[in-house]
Formats: sequence, C-alpha cells, structure tokens
Amino acid sequence: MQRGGEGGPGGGGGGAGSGGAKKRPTINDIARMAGVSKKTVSRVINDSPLVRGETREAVKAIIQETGFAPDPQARGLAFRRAFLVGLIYDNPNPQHTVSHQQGLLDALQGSGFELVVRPIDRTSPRRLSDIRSFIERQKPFGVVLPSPVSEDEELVELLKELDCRYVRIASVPLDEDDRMVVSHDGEGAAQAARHLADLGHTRIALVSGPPTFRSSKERRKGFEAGLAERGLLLDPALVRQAGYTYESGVAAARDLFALPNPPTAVFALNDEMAAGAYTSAHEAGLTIPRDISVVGFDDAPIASRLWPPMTSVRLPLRDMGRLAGEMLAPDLMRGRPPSHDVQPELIVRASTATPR
Amino acid sequence: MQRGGEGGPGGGGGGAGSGGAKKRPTINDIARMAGVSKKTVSRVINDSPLVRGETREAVKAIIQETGFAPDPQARGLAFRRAFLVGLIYDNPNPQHTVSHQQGLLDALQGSGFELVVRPIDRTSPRRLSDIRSFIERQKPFGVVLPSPVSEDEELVELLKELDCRYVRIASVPLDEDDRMVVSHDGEGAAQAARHLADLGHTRIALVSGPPTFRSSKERRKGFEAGLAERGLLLDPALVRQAGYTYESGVAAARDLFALPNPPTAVFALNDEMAAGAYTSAHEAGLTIPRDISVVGFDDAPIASRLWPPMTSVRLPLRDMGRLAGEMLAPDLMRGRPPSHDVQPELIVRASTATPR
DNA sequence: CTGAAAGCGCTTACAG
DNA sequence: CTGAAAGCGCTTACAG
Repeated sequence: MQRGGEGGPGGGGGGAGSGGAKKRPTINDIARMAGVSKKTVSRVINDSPLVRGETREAVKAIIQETGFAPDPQARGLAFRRAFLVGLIYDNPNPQHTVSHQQGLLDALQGSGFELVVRPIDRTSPRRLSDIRSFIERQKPFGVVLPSPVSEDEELVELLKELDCRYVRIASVPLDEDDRMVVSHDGEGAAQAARHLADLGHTRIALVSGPPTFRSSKERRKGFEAGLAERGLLLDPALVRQAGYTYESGVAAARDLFALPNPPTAVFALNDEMAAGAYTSAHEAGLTIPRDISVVGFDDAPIASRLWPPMTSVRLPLRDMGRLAGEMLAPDLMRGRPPSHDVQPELIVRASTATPR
Repeated sequence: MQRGGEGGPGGGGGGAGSGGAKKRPTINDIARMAGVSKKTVSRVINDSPLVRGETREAVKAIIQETGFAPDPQARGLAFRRAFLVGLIYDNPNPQHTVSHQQGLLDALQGSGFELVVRPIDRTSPRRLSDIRSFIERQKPFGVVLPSPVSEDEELVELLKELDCRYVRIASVPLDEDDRMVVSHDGEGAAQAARHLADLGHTRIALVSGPPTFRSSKERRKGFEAGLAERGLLLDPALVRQAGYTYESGVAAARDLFALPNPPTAVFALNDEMAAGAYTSAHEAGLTIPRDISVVGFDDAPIASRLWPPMTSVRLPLRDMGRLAGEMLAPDLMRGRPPSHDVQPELIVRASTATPR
C-alpha cells in the first residue's frame, strides 16, 4: 500500500474493495429526487415543523428508499457542534467506568451519536486545559461526568463557560435536576448499617474512602445515620481511613483485626476495600462470617465471586449511565425529563451473620 | 434555557459564559497573520514537505502564538475521513475491554484522534449492517478489533470492502503483520502446563472456553503441548467444556471434583472460570492448594484478590491496546512499524503446590 | 515551493 | 410552508 507525502487521515486502509463502491447519496441527491430544495430535505432530517405533511412524507419515502443518512461531519461543521457525546472519567475503579459506559451506550443506541471516552487525571493541573481543548476542538454535543469528576467544580465551571451541555452522576444532588443523576449512596450505607445492627452487631468498624470523595463522605454519613436509627454510635476507634483501593483495605482491616477488642463486623465503603478485609481476615485466621461480618459497597462482580459470597450495597451503575445518556440525548430532551434518581439496594449474601 | 423548534445538536448547553467567548482563530486568520495563503498553512498543519523551511517556521510561530488548532470536523469533511479511532468489541469479559481501551487511549494521547467505542453482538446478524453504517457515516480513521471480534472474518471482509484501516488483536496471527497484535496465548498456557507438571501433578484437569473462540482453542493447544514436553497427556475424562463465565466454571469444576478419581490440579482457560473453580472447591470442602491446585488465565484483578492468591497467566492487555493504537496512529505509520507481538507470563502465586 | 478556485455535505440567516 | 445564497473551516485538484 502506498501512502501520500502528507499526513492526516487521507489514504484508505484496506486497499481493497475500491471496485464496487457506489457513492452514497447526499442531501442534494435526495432533494433532486424529491423535487424539493435541499433546505426542505434538511428540515425533514431535523424534524422541523415547518414542512407540509405531504412534502415531508414524500421526502421521507425517498430517504427510506435510498438509505440516505446525513453526513455527521458535514452536519457537525454547519451546526458548529459534533454528534459526539463525551464520557469524562477518572475513576479509580475501572468497573464503574465500564458499567457507566455500557449504560450510556444503551441510551445512545440508534441516536446517531457516538460515544467518545476521555480519561483525565483529577490531580493534574493540566486537566482543565485538556478538557478545554477537547471541548473547543471537538465541540461535543454534551458530556457525562461520573464521580469523582462530577465533583470537580472547576471543571463544571469550565463547561459552563464553554457552553457545553453536561450531566453529572453523583451520590447527592450537586446541580440542577436536569443535569444530575443521583445515586443516594447514603441511603445504601444506611441499609448496611441497619442490617448489621439487626443482626446484633454493636462493635462495628468502618473502612472509609478518600476524604476528598463525596461518595465516601455520603456513605459514611448514611452509615452513621443508619446506626443511629438503631441506637448505635460509630466508635471512632473503629474507623480507618483508606483509599478505595484493595491494598488500602487490606492494611486498614489488618489494623482493625489486631485491636485488643476487635470489631465483630466491618463495613468497607467499596468492594475493593472489602475484598481487602477478606484477605486480612484470612491472614488473621478469622472466619467470615463466624468471626467477622463484612459488608462492601458497589456489588461489583468480585462481591459474588469471593468466598463466602459478600453482602454488598448494589449501585445500578449501568442504569445510571443510561439515565445520564437519556438526559443528554435529543429525543428525550423534548418532552418529559426522564427520572434522574436511582436507589441503591443491599444485597445480602453469606458474609454477614449474627456475632458469636 | 430555550430550545429552538428544530432538532440536531443546536442550542448551547450551559446558557452561561456566552459573554467573554472570544472566537477561536481559523486557518484564514493564521494565513492572514503569516502573510501566506491558507493552503500553505494547510501544508504546514499536515507536515507537507512542500513548504520552504523559513515559511514553515514563520507559520508555526503564528500557530504557537495564537494557539490555533485546526477544526477536526472541517478537516474530516474535506479529508472524507474523521479523526476518530473506533474500538469495536464484544467481550464477555469487561476487564479486557477496559484494559484494551486504556492502552489505546495511551497511544492516542495527544495525537488529535478521539476514541469512539462500539460494542457489538457477535451473534447478531445485524452486526454487519451496524458496522457498515458506522463506518460509512463516521468514516473513522481506523478501528481496533480485540478478540473475539478480531476472529470475525465476515466483519474483516466488510472493513476491507469499505476501505477502512484496522488492527486485529488475537492470540495468533490471523492477518498481515501490520494489521495484527498477537498475544501468543498458547505459549502462556504451555507455561501453566510446565508449572503444574514440574510440581508433580499428573491428574490435571482442563476447564475449557467456548469452542468458537480462537483463544480457547489456542490456550488448550498450548496447554497440551506444554504437558507433552513433560511427557504428560491430557486425559479427556478430565476435560470440561465451559463458556468463559464464572457460572460455567463453577459447574465444570463441581463436576470434576465429584469424580471418583478427581484431579489434583485444574487449569481454567480464564480467570472467571478459575474463580468458579475456587467456589466449587469451597463447596466440596477442598482446600486450595492442598487438595487441589488451580491456575487461571488473564491475571485479571480478581486473581490476586481471591484467597489464596491465584496463579494465573498474565496477558498484557493494556500493552496490547497501546500497540494496536500505535499501529494505527499516523505518526507511527511512517517509519518503523512498532513491534506487534506480546508475550504472556505465568504469575505464580499461592493456588498451586505439590500434590499430596 | 506557493496560491486562487472549487468543493466536502450540510445548515444558517434572509427572503418570499 | 419553501427556496436561493452564503457559509461552516478545512483540503483537493489544478495552475504556475
């Protein structure tokens, strides 16, 4: 295969099939065939009400016949806005990203929008200029911000300044209703607290996430509220600060299990850290749930694969992504706004039991 | 916020910031400022050799100063090819997708290309028309096909017909060198076989993947080859066909462990199924590795989180994605082709030991 | 080595 | 309700 002297995406890939490539129809072809102007075809494409029913049907028929589909590049250039939706994430847990992405794709299915993924480093000062150049250059139709990116107010301000539509996914409302998917993590954590209290636990430990994460704050707050409902108070001596990672969970639990008066139950604010608690329990010779009950948060795949299968708070990550997509997608933007709230649910498995 | 009567991505998002929005410079501005024609600016942008050094430097200086970046939509329209790279996947294991995606993004970083993700259903007859319309409409610069999509010859034929550049990621070479990233799964499986044989195992079971997956075939073949090197033969009575899922792994292992003369070791062709073997071992009251050694494949995060930590064949998924991206990215297309081979590596942990 | 013209396939004002 | 003109911001032939 030959390549030209210049760069850019010129020059085909396969080098094959250049034989029977019949050119695709353009808006001009459709206009000619329908005997109308291209502007009228454009109106039909864009569902403008300013077309007579008869004309509309005639044009639609031709579009059907020919299989015409407007060129997104050309449309984007004229609209000054691309048919792209961005997913801007910085999630320590890849599982969240996949699930959100799946949901978003569910929503975008057949909409003509493509999903562009943009990982960023929330700790990098360059993140703002990166996103600025992404938005200015690509002009995406909108972007979805899962947490913790959704909590980055500087970034959100930038999006507003750039006039870029967005939807934030977070544990609590941080913005106007039509820009939010809310997962109410606190309520999920409260369910975990009630579950442990109802089993009879009183010495309950908490392995917390990074204090900068809103989800961590909300989960902890909800957990304490749930305990309070049962007349229990979280003992500060049984709280360990960790970082949402497996390793930090191992360390935190190891520390807790070595206490002179160790807890009978531990709630880790995500499944990764809860898996770490499993490891520390094994190392300390503790049997789950006989010696120690463990509850996680997320209900990631690992929760049901550990032994014994782990009790965890399920977050409908895929639904959250789908909702975010529906809030952005144009069809759903006219008419009723979709529901933007989601409820966590405690999945009780075999890692929790009555304390000895 | 008001919205117009027509659809499409018109109408801004934030409604804010429309105040200080200074217009970005276009190629015309740069041309005027540099005192050259826009075509010359275009040549500089595209690294054409047909520009005098002096002129080039002058134009580059202006571009630097102004922070000019060419509009990808406009460029795409004129080039008849978008600045997008597609990732077309249908992976039963989301972990693969995330890792490949990360690697691809590593490679695309700063290239000006955006990554568009396109899940497909390999069993759906509509997959070909879906992809056709994606390619014809979006005109991506190229696409990456991880397995098992990479094994779909019909799809690959379609890409060739559409003149779409592609790179396939697979366990064995299926195409020309510059269209392939090869992971040599067979060699990894052979390492697993040698490891188990060297520990003294002779009754070794195999939990296989779906027969339609090339990776499954290659892993099995490599495993048998590795055993043969040590003078061992795979006993057909100890082979179970499963589906690369956790549940199928549970069922297959349960069956094996119930045998009158059960195996002392089991090799599962991926980590999901190996995790299933852990569960079945627990259910059967078998202790890993005392009663049964277990080896997985992939070295997914779960491998090191299970107890005991699992021996597994590591596939450098992220590197594979990065290599695929480098093979597509324009900078690397001129000059030396990047290496396109990758080697699996057995990570020995605590799930394998000498049989009793 | 450099440029003026035409065009990529759409949409936005502006008329009627 | 419909259309002719101009334009989105680039690149491709075609000249020189």
